Amino acid sequence: MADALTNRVAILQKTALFAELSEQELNYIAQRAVLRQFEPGELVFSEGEACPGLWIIETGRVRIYKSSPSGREQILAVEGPGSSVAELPVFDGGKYPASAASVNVARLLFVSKDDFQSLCLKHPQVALKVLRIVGRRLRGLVGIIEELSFTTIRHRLIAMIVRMADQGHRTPDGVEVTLPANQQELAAQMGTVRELISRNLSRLQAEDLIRMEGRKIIIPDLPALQKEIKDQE
Amino acid sequence: MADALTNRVAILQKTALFAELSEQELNYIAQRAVLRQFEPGELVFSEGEACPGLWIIETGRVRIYKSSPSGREQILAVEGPGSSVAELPVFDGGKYPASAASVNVARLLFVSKDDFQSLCLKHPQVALKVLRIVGRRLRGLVGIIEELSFTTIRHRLIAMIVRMADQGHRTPDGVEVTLPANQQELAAQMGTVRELISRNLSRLQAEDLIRMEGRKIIIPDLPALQKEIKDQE
DNA sequence: CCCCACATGTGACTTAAGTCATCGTCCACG
DNA sequence: CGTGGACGATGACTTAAGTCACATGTGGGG
Repeated sequence: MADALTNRVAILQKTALFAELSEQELNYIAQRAVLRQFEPGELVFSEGEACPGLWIIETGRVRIYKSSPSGREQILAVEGPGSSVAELPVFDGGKYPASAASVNVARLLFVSKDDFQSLCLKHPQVALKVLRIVGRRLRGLVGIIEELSFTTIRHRLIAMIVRMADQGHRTPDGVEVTLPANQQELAAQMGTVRELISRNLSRLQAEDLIRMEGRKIIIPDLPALQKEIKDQE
Repeated sequence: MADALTNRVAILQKTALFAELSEQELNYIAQRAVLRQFEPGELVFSEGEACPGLWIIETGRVRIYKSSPSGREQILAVEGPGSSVAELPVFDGGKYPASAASVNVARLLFVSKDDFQSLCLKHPQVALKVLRIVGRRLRGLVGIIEELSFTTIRHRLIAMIVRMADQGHRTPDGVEVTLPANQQELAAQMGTVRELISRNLSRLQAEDLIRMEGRKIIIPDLPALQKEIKDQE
């Protein structure tokens, strides 16, 4: 049992939210936190449920999304290890505004609302930390709104590929990146349907802006691709 | 000068953010705050600018919006007296994610970033308050994303009318509401263009779901209108 | 009283987005 | 080894959204 506790402390130490706290304080939270494992695709919480607390991701990835009655999905964010999920609804006492599900096998630490709130009152710098994190989240949402209301799917798709190209690796033929998920998932991330992803990728390939091999994309001329998004803005 | 100060304290007392503070603390902020008046349509701040602090609205309304290079606008929120604007970018040190402009003549109180941050550290309950407010804002943004990616303009327009109907007043002919702005502005609020607002309103009228007299809308059968949005969801 | 700025209505058209159906490929598993 | 399921490509089509051009209306200042 003591092992589990020190383990949880170790996890907390690696998060943006709690990194600065003393060992004592980490212990305080760790004692009150619960570790739980989720299977791939398993629901962490559902839109509209009351929000009993927040989650910290130890391993795995969690997608936060809205789904429409007709079955479409719009992904709001995908969070990885060290991130927290649902920090916000904890404070305004409302329901979860969206659903969350694990992408792969994921281990999450649950911290109850009350414990977290009292922590924030005792350590104002934690509250400021939350605000910083929430700020980033808010920017993300504003970005999604901007894309949804001003741009085409082609545009969004190119933007995503260009973003990925930053971490892609160079080859003689050009920058090489790998799609992070299947087309269904990509469609959800940009608020559309699978077919349009397929079609737009085909079209980009026909225009020689990219070359595809399965989920690998080779970008022979990155500046040309970047120019595509500048042009129509 | 003393008058100006007590005046500013009175303003602060009426805001959600500072309402709970003692007179001393209000004085502290009031001394450091600056009151400024904006003309209708005047820019308060622009997307991409560094964020020196936050604004409190005393009178008037402020629209927060994104604009596209092609001239389209998407309104993220419209805030009124007692609300604060740009509480968030204050904390993460980033730029403003959107622009803000006054709708009518507006008087805003400016509080610098540093003053506000130190206030939050001294009074953790202010930080929690900010988190609550930001939570509401986040819900608003998620709602916009949901509408943009799942619904039609017709749907959004009906939803807005139904929302307004809550505060509309009953007449023998049905509930009566007044459009809060011109069609250009409404279009920006729902992320589209003026023509589509006009057309959709005409169509709703042709279907006898509403009756229009200038900017006044009479809803003969509110449940029928509500049914329209339930149906296609 | 006229004219202009502004808001609105609407027809005709183009384009993006989404739907439906079908087909091929790859691969894991019985 | 063959079969079913997941994934992807694609044609044909419908519909929503957006663009352009222009008509109409209305209210205030010269």
